[in-house]
Amino acid sequence: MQRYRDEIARMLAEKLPLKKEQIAAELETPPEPQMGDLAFPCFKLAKILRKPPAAIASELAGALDGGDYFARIEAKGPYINFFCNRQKLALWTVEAVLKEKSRFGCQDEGRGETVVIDFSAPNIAKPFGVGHLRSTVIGNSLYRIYEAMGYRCVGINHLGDWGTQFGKLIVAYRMWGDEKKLAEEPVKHLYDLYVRFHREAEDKPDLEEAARAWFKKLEDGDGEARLLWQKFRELSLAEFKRIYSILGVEFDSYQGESYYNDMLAGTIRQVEDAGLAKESEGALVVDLEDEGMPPCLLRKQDGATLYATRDLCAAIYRYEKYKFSKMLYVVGADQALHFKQLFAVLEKMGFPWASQCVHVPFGLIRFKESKMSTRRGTLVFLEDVLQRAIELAEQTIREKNPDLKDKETVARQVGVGAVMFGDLSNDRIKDIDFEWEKVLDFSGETAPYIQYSHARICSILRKAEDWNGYDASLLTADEEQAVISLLARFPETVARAAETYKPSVVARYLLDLAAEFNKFYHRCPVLQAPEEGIRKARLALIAAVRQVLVNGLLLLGIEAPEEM
RNA sequence: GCGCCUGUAGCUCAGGGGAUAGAGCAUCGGACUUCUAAUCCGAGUGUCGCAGGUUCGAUUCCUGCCAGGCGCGCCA
Repeated sequence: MQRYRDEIARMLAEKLPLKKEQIAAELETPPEPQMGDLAFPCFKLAKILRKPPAAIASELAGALDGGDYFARIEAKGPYINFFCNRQKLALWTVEAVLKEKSRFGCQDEGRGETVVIDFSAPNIAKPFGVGHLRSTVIGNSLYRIYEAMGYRCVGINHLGDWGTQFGKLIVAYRMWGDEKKLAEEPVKHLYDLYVRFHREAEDKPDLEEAARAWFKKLEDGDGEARLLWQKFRELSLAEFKRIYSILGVEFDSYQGESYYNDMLAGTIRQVEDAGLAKESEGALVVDLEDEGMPPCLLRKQDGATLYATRDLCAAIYRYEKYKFSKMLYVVGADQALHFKQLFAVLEKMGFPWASQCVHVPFGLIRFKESKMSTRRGTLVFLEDVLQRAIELAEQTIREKNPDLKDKETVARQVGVGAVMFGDLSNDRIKDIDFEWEKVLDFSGETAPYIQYSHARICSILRKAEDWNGYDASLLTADEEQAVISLLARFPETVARAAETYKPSVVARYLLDLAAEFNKFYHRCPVLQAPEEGIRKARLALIAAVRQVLVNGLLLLGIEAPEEM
């Protein structure tokens, strides 16, 4: 649809004292298809031209020649409505999709540039809960969306493999740990220890003290601390990788917090050299009062470092290594202040790239009773959620398509897709209330709905004979045009998702496309089309829909089975 | 107390400053000898939290208030 916008901008720019960009920015989509494909509102011109908007609209509409692009250009009240030439729109769109295939929707905006995406970052020694799913699937999707925009992407899993929680774990493990349990179910056992630590620490405050001391020992390279830490880390990471493979998520780097240990002293020195460090109550801080923020703590009284120190160090290291033009932190909205502080410190240190760092926040997952808490042990395990979704998908397949081969694979694709889509389909900033019945609902606005539409198309295409020599310009019926118009809008949808860092833009688009396809499917026979030309053209159309559904799902990290 | 975010149908949510505010779920009623009924068609509800402001025009932008969530030095 972009070429149509450009064409309108070109035509109007000749008649108006406006730049093409200004005109293009004003263009909108009419609320009803009968009102055309694109519209230009004339309200603002009224002031410039000192004439009523409706008069301007009808004058301009009469003076414009639609050429190949537009069949009609009509004024309706204060709007100029543009009706695309249906034959040409169908022809250009369907051909573009079928020619570009998996590249349709891709753009070259980011050629030669790198985007670093920091996402997932689970804490070692804590189970992978549904809370971590959000960062993982949103980050994974942004990775794919930015790749489609032509950027080179670097996905970094900034593992929470350092910090005071290891002091707690070491204390707990030394008191109540069990080597056999650790070997059998490492994350489960570590989780139990973590929960028990917090329960007991409620009336034994010296436990917290011991934990801080053990973390300090760890930072100072104590042998026993180091050995336990390494064991916890390895075992946990192995489990995380298993979950990532179920989700189909990959990273270019697993350099977590611990990776920066040896560089932290240097980072602190850099901050000191910049004249930003300040002693406060025994700790080292960067004062941010002039920014209206609380100070950023870089070193505790006992000399141990903090999260902010390691994030600061990591940011500098990553810029040196990747020379990114953008770095995205896909981290919960509850850490917004932390990132504002981090970016402010980078700015004060004089790094010009500080403004290229972006916190991409998302809302929390909540439960009816309270916020999910690792410490209290009220975590819902992601693996349980995935498992139940897969089981339900398998059961549904047995009911609806008992002859399907490789049911396990399809059940996994559908079940996992449903869970991922649930996290991606709404604006990421909103909190999500976790409800089993919603997660396990495969009807309506869900991934299975989109996947099902895709599978239906595949089914028709399998039964179709050769449709070479199709003529897409025959696709002028309302139902066909509604689908085509959406196909034409896919590239700009991807661009908008990238701009706003919102995979939900793509997810919503796919729901619209699937819905429009289903309407078409129920009203227009493909294989039994009234004549051969129409049949071939409709086959080409649904092949194009199939392609865009696959491309879009891929941007969300969701697979599209050919049968289900 | 201060800061950030959210507030749209019974529920969950879409809505790129514009033309009569839309989906899904749930409820009720239809459509499978016809390309997979995980689908489609039909039926109904809205002080777009409240009050001002900017604008030709505000659900959308600004301010204040109310409600909920989150955050505010040695956790991450």
